[in-house]
Amino acid sequence: MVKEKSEKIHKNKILKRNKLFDAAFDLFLTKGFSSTAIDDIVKKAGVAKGTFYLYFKDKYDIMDHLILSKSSSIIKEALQKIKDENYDNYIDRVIAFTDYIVEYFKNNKMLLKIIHKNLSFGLFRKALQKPEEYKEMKEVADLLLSSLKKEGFSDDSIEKVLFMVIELTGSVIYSSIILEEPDTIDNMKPVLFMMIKKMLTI
Amino acid sequence: MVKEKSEKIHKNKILKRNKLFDAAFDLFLTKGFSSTAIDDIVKKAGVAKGTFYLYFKDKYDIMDHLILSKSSSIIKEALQKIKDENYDNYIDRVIAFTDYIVEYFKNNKMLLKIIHKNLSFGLFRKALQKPEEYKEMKEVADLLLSSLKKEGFSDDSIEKVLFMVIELTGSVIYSSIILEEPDTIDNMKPVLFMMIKKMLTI
Amino acid sequence: MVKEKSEKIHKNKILKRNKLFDAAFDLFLTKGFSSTAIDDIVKKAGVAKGTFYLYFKDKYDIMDHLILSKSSSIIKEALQKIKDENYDNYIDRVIAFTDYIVEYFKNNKMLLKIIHKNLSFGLFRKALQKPEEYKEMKEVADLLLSSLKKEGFSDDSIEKVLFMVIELTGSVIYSSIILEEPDTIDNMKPVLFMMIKKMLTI
Amino acid sequence: MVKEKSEKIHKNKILKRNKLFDAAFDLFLTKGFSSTAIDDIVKKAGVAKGTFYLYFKDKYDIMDHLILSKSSSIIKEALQKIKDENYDNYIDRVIAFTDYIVEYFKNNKMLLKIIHKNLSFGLFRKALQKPEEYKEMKEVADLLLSSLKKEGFSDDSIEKVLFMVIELTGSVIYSSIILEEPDTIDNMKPVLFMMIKKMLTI
DNA sequence: GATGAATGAGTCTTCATTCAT
DNA sequence: GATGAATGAAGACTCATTCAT
Repeated sequence: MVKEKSEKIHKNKILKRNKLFDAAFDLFLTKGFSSTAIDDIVKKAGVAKGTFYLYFKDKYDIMDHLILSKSSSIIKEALQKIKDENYDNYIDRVIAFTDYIVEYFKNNKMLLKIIHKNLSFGLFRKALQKPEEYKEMKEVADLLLSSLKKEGFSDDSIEKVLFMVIELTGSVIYSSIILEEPDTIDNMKPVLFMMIKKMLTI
Repeated sequence: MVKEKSEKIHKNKILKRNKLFDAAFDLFLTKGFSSTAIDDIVKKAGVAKGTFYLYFKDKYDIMDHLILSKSSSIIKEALQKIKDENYDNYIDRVIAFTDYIVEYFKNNKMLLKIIHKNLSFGLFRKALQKPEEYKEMKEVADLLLSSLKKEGFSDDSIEKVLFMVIELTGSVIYSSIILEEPDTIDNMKPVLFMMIKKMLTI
Repeated sequence: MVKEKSEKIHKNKILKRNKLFDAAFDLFLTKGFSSTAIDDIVKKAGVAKGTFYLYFKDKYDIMDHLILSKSSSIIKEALQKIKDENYDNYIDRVIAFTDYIVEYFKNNKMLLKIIHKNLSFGLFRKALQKPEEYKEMKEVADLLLSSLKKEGFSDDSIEKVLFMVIELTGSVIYSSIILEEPDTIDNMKPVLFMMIKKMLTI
Repeated sequence: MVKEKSEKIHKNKILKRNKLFDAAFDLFLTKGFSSTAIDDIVKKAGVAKGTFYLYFKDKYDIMDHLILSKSSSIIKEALQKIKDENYDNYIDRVIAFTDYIVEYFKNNKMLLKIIHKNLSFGLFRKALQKPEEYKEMKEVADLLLSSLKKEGFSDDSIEKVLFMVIELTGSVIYSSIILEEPDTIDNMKPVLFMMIKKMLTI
C-alpha cells in the first residue's frame, strides 16, 4: 500500500518535471531563451512558480538539461544510422555521421539556434561524465578515439584532434545554417568534409 | 577664433566618448558584460547618465564598438609582427600570425572572455565592411586570400577554407585558454598548428 | 479548512488592491495624476513595486478604475436621493439629480479636478458595458431614456439628447467650479437648469 | 544703418519663431502632443535646443499659442462666411456659423484631436483678452451677445447662455467626429442644431 | 542672440526568488 | 510536496532644462 502510494507520487513528480521540461523546450524554441521567463514556463506547464525551483536550480539549469537531452537523442539517431550501413573506412563513417547531424539541423533551425554554440565538445565532455545516462555519446566517442589510434595518431593528440573536428563542425553548422555565413550549408559541406578528411588523416 | 572654439568642443566630445569607452572596457573586463550596468559605466566615467546615450545607442552598441576596436588593434599588432620577419612559406606566416594572437590572449584572458565567441569570422566580416576604418583587417584578409589562391585552392573554396581556419582557431583559443578544455593552450598549440597546416595545404 | 485558507488569501489580495487604490486616489487628489509616480503609490500603500503590477496594468489602468468607481458611487448616492423624494414631473427629477451632483462636486473640487472632463457621457457608456457592476448607472440611464420616450422624443434622438445634457452639465460643472468661468457655479445653476429644462422639453 | 540692422534682426527673430511654430504644429498633428519632444521640434525647425526657450516658455506655451492661432483663423473664416449670406434671423445665422466650424473639423480631424477639448469657451475668453490681436473673435462675440440681448435674455444670463452653447457644440464636435460617440457627426447635427435653437430661444 | 553638449532626476517595467500557507 | 502572492533590487531609457561658449 505504502509502496504503491510512493510510486504514484514518484510518477507524479517525473510527470511534473517533464511538463516543465517540455514547456521550456517549446518556449525556448519559439521565443528564445532570454525572452522566456520562468513565469512563461510554469504557466505553460500548468504548475506553480515555486514548483519550478523544486526541480531545477534556475533557467540555465533547465536549459543545460535540455541541450544535453536533445543533443544526446540526435547523436543516438546518427549513431544508429552509421551502424546500419557499411563503410570502407572510418573517415567515411565519420563523415556520414557528421552528414546526418548536418541534415538534422538543416531541418531544425530553431533547435540549432538555442543549442547555439553549445553544440560543441563541452557538451560531449559533460555527457561523458555520466556514461550510463548518455551511453550513445560514450559509444561514439570510443569508436572515434579507437579509430584515430588505429590510424596512427599519438595518444596525446587523439583527443585534441577529435576536439577540433567537433568544434569546427559545430561552428560551420551554426554559422552556415543560421547566418548562411560564409555560404549556405550545402555549399559548405564539400569543403567541410574535405577539411575533416585532412584533419583525420595522418 | 571660431575654429579654436569648435575644435576645443570637438576634442572634449572625443574625450568624453573615450572616457565612456575606457570605463566600459574596464568594467566588462572585471565584472563581465551582463553584470555591468549603464549606471556603473557612467559613474566610472564621471559623466551623467544621459551623456551615455549621447554617444552610444545602448550597452550592446558600446560593446560592439569595443570588440571591433580591440580586435582590430590586436590584428594590427600581429600584422606588424609578421611583416617584420621573413618566412619560407605562407603557411609559416599564417602560423606565426596565429601564434601572436594566441600569445596575446594567453596574457589577456579577461579580454578573451568578453570577446568570447565573437572572436570569429563574423567579426572579420564586419570589419571588412568598413575597409577604410579597419584597413589592417583588410590587409590580412587580402594576404591570406591571395596566398590560398596561389597554393591552388579553387576560387570557390578559398573563402570557406579561411572561414574554417579562423573559426577553428577561435574555438581552440577560447576553449583552451579559458576552460583549459580539452587541454591547456600550450599543449593544444602543436596540434592546432598541425591542423592549420593540413587545412591550408592542398 | 482549505476554504478558510483560500478565503484568507483572497481577502488579503483584495486588501492589497484596495490599499493601492486608496493610496493612488489620495495622491492623484493631492499631487495630481501626472505628478504621481508608481513609486509614490506603492510607498504610500506599503507594498512592493512589483505588487502594483500584480493588480494593475499601469498608472492609467488604476486611474480608469478610480474614476469609474468614484463616479459610480456618486451617481448611486444621487439616485438614492431622487428616489426618496416625490417630483411633479421627470424634468424636476432630472434637475434634482443634477443638483445633487453639482453640490457634491462643489464640496469635492479635487476629485472633480482629477475626474476632469472624464465626467462625461463616455464614462456613462463604459459603465453601461458592465451593467452588473455598475447597476446604478444602468438604472439612471433607463429612467431617463424611458422618460424622454414618454415625453415624445423620437427613438432616434433620445440618446443624443441625453448625451448633450450630460456633456453640457459636465462642462458647466467643471468650468464653473474649478475655474469659476464664466461665473461661479451658484450663479450658473439657474441658467443651467433652465437650459436642461428647454433641452428636455419637446 | 542701425535701424536697418535691428530690423533685419527682428525679422530674423520672427522667422525663427515661425519656424518653431510650424514645426511644432506639424509634429503635434502627426505624432500627437505628448509624443512630441522639444528635441523633435527644434530638429524640424532647424534651430538649436536653447533657441526654443528663447521664444517659448515650454511645450505647453507653444501649444497654447498654436491653439489660439488656429482657432482664431477658423473663426475668421466662419465669420466671413456668415457675413456673405443673408439669414432670416440670428439663430439661423448662429447655426450657419456652427455648421461651418463643424464641417471644417470634419475635414481636419487631426487638428481637432490636438485642440481637443480646448475648443471651448476658455479659448474664447483668452482671445477676447487681446481684442486687437484676435479681432474676429471679438466681432463674433459682440454679434452674438447683442442678438441675445435683442431676443430678450437678461443681461445676467447672456454670457452664460453663450458659454453653454459653445461648450455643448465643442463637446459634440469632438466626441462625434473623433469617437463617433454617441453617433456620427452627420447624425448628431440635426439634434445639435435643434438644441441650439431651443437654448437660444427665450 | 544662438548654440547644443551635458545633465540627472525621474519613470516605468521586469523577473528571479522566497516563503507563508 | 505544491502553491502563487509578494517581493524589491535591478535595469534601461527619456527629456525638459541649463549654461558655458
